Amino acid sequence: MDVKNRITLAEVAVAAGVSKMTASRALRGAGDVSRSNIDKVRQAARDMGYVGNHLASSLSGQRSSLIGVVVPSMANVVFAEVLAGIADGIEGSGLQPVFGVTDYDLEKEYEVIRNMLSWSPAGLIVTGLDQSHDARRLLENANIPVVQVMDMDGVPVDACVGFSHHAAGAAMAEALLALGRRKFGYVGCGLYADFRAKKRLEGFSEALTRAGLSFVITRISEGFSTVKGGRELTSQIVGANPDLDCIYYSNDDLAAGGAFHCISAGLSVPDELILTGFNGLEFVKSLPVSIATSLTPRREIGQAAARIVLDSARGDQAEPPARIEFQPKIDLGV
Amino acid sequence: MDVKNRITLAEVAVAAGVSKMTASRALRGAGDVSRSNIDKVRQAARDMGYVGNHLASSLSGQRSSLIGVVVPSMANVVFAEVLAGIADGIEGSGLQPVFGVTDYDLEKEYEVIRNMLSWSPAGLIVTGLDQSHDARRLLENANIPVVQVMDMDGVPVDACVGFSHHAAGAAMAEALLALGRRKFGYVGCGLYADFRAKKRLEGFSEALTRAGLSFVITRISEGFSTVKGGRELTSQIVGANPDLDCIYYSNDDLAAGGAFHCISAGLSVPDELILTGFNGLEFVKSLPVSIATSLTPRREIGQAAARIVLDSARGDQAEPPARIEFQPKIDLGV
DNA sequence: CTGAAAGCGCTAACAC
DNA sequence: GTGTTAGCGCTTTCAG
Repeated sequence: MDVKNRITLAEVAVAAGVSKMTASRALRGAGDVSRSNIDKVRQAARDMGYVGNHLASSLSGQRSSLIGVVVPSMANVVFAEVLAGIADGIEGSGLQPVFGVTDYDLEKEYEVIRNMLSWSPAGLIVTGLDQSHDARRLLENANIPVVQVMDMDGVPVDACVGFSHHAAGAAMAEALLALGRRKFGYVGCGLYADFRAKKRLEGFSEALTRAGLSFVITRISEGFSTVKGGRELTSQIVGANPDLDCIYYSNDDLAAGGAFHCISAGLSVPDELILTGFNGLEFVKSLPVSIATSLTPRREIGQAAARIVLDSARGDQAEPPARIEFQPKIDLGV
Repeated sequence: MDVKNRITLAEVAVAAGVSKMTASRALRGAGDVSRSNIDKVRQAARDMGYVGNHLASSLSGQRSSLIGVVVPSMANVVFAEVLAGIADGIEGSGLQPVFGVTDYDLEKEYEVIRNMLSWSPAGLIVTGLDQSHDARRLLENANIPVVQVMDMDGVPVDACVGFSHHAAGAAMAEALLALGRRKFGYVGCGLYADFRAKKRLEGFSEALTRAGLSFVITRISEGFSTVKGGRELTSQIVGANPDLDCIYYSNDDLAAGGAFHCISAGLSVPDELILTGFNGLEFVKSLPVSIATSLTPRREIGQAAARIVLDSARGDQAEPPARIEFQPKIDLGV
């Protein structure tokens, strides 16, 4: 069953005593084929272990059943969960997801998108709204459904599924202000490339400004977001600013690191110090101290995006681009 | 730049004033083409925004530059990291990863593999050694490099990259016995489908037997492995068996849940009770109490697997199947 | 070094 | 209902 010398449709057709076309139709359930021929063909295919060749059918049919997915990182559960949602969403549709990782690099992102396009995918799901100019042009001209996910702050190329990071940051700030917190610290990382974390920070920061406040200290590390990094940075800023009463982290991993520091250092969380992450990862609810977070529906976003691709692949007429906005739920952890 | 009416090689060739063939060779850097023609073609391609059609080239060239990856779950960082490693490993090779999720379901796995095969991928990377009989036959007859990853306990179809879960379980048991622990509990989940967790448990259990011991209690939950589940199960078994001095968990997530329970319950870890996970996820080193774990090189395994596929795609002669065994490092967390 | 012919395996479009 | 004829866009031959 090599790429070469593997069973082809023609062979199945011969075995079933029909033409290639009838075999093709029988196998796909397309057009009208007599009951008896359908059975004969299917039986022959099964007996011979026929596998079919998506390459050929896609090329011939002018559309492939590949769906391209572009994410910044695979090592981050958040995007893995989006992929999981996409896998859910296309289940049973016959679509296959191809993925590309950009490492938060706009050049790489361009290349990845270009590469995906060369497979004539049925659709593309891309993380975020902030691509390079060239990449965006690629998407605009692709003439296939493009769904940008995980962000709503900006202008999508086509469809869009996600939530506003800016609003999420602001909402969290307001919730914390309402709890009476006044001395805020910020711990983040890699903002140079993570546009969404940057938007959250801006939203949060602006809300503070509106309340006549600002961050007492902000500490942004290079490199990836890790629990370890969160722990270290927290130790540093708490050491330097013992009067902080709230820390906003760019995500839950960092915040968990903060929680671990506080537990070890004997700081009372959330009484003295509220720790605030982002995403609502699974482990958050089980931490020994409660931290605040914004619950984001990663899996649902993946599912919705996949469904949009499926729908527009079916429907021939161009509907207005879908726009599905989720509302992250604030969980103060109390 | 639709699937239809998008620039084709023929058009680029015309624009460059050469034949399709010369254009093809120039673009791929294959065969000998004059310097001037190379430049002309490349320039034309760039100007026209030529993207190429992998479907056509793969079909024609009898080999695609797709690489299939089959994982049990995307929601588990472990497999996401394997994917990340694969993405690393194929970087710059022009290969594109297609993934399929099996949800630990053998039927689904069969379907996913079948589906992948229909893309004539350059190779297949499959999680684990324990496929269904039919799936295994599919792999054996595929005549492409097949790399099974994350397990070495069993007979691979072809190449194999991973480590022995059985040995890892046994090694951990011995290390814990050497620390003087005698009353062991086990907390796991979903063993019905997670062959690798089962192998670890067996290895651990046999080592206990050799020492004349056995688990005081084992508690296996249905469903997925979560921090929350680990916390609850730990609470239960510690409540029922206050004299336990060590708990073996099927992975770090559950163990972290156990750690959180102990912190909240005021149990001294690791003095009174050693908690032992598996994988060495990033957060483990930052927990407020130290837990033991086995460090597994997920990313490296993905990279190695990708490289094997790349190598056998290049080399025409069939080398003996690669077999790369890693040795999980025990980290007692002290 | 370059090009023309002949497919890769399948399906759309049209016959019958 | 079924078969025939043409390709899909590229690369592999093989001839210059």
